[in-house]
Amino acid sequence: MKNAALSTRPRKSERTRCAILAAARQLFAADSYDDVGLRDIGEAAGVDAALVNRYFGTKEALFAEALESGAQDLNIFKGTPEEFSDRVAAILVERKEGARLESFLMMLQSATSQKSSHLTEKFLDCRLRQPLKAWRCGDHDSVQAQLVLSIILGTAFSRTISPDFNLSESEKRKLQNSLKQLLVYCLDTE
Amino acid sequence: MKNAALSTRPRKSERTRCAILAAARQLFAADSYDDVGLRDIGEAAGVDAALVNRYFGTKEALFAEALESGAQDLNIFKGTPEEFSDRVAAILVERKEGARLESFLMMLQSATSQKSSHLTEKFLDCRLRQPLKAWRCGDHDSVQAQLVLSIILGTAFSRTISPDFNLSESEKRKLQNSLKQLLVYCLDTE
DNA sequence: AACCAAAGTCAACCACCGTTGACAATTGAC
DNA sequence: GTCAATTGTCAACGGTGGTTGACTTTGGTT
Repeated sequence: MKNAALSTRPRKSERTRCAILAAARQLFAADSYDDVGLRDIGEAAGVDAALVNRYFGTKEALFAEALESGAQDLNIFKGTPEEFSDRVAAILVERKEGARLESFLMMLQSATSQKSSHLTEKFLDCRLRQPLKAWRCGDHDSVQAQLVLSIILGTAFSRTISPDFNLSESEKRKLQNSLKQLLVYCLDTE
Repeated sequence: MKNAALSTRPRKSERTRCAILAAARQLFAADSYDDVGLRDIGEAAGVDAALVNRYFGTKEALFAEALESGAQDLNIFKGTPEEFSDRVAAILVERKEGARLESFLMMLQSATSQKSSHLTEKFLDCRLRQPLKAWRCGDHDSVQAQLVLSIILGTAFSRTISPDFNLSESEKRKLQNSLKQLLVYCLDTE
C-alpha cells in the first residue's frame, strides 16, 4: 500500500494500549490512586512501566481516561423508580464484577486522594449527581437526589471496605431487597 | 523533691504530645493518610517532624492513636430511634466541626489507603457497626444495621467531598429533616 | 554553680515513585 | 535485503516521605 500516513502499524499499538487501560481499570478499582504504581500497571499489562507513560503521558491522564472509559456504560438513571431501584440494588449487592461497578469503585477508592480528587469530583457530579437530577424530572428537589446518592454511595463504600458486607448469602439477598425498597421509598416521598 | 522517677518534668512533655495529637487529628480529618506528611503534622504542632516519631514511634501508630482518641466521645447509638435519628442528622448536616464528626472524617479519608485500611476497618467495625447492632437489641437484624450504616456513611462521604452538599442553606435544613425521617423509617420497619 | 536526663533540632539515609532520555528490537514499506 | 519509523526496554534522575542517630538546648536536682 502507498497509504503511509494512515495505516502505518496501528495494530499492535492499539492492543497494548487497551491492555494497559484494562490493567489500570482493574487495579484502580481495587486500590487507591496512591497505592497503584505505574510499575504495577505495567506488570499487570505485561509491558515496561515506562511504556505506560509513553502512551498516556501522565499517571493522572491515565487515571482520567480509565475513569471515563466506562462512564457511558453506567446508564442507570432511567425507567420507573421501581425499575431503577431494582437495578441499582442488584448492581451494588450482587457479587458480579461488572464494568459499571468498576467505575464506581474507582471513584470511591480515589475520592480522598488529593492528586485525583478533582477527577473523582467531576465524575461524581457529571456522571451521577446531574444524571440523577435530570432523571428526576428537573432540579426541583436536590434534597431527594442527595438522599438517593447517599444511599448508593454508602452502600458502595461499605462494599469497598468489606466486599460481602460481613453478611451471609441469605442476608445479602435480604439486603438487596431492603435496599431496593428503601430507594423506592426515598423516590416516592415527595 | 526526692521522687525522681515519677515527677521529672512530665509537664511540657504532655503538652507537646497533646499538641501533636491535636494537629494530627485535624490534618487527618481533612486529608487522606497518604496526603498528610509527618512534616506537615510537625509544622502544625510547632515542632520538628522528627519529634513526632519520637513521641509516637511510627506514623501508623500516631494515626491509630489519633483515630481512637475521640472514639469514646462518639456515643451516638442510644435513646429512641427518633432521638438517634435527630442526633445523627444534626451531626452530619450541620456545619459544626465537633470531635465526633472529626473521628468520622478521619475514618472516611483514609479508608481506602492500604497502609491505614486495617485501622479504619477496625474502627468501622468496633465503633460503629457493633455499637449499632448492640443498640438495636441484639443481632437479629444485621441487614437493617447495614442499611442505617450505609445512609450514615454515604452522607458523611458526600460531605467529605463537597462540604456543603452543593446545597443552599434552606436546602440543607430540608436535607437534615429528610435524613432524620429516612433513618426513622429505616429503624421502624421491622 | 555543676551535673544530667529529658526535650527538641538538624542533617542525613533509604526506599519508593513518576518521569525521561538514550538505547535496542520489531515490523512494514521499498 | 535495506531502511526507517514505530514499539518497547533499561537505567538513571529528581523529588518526596518516613525514619534514625548525633547533636544542642532546656530545666530540675544536688
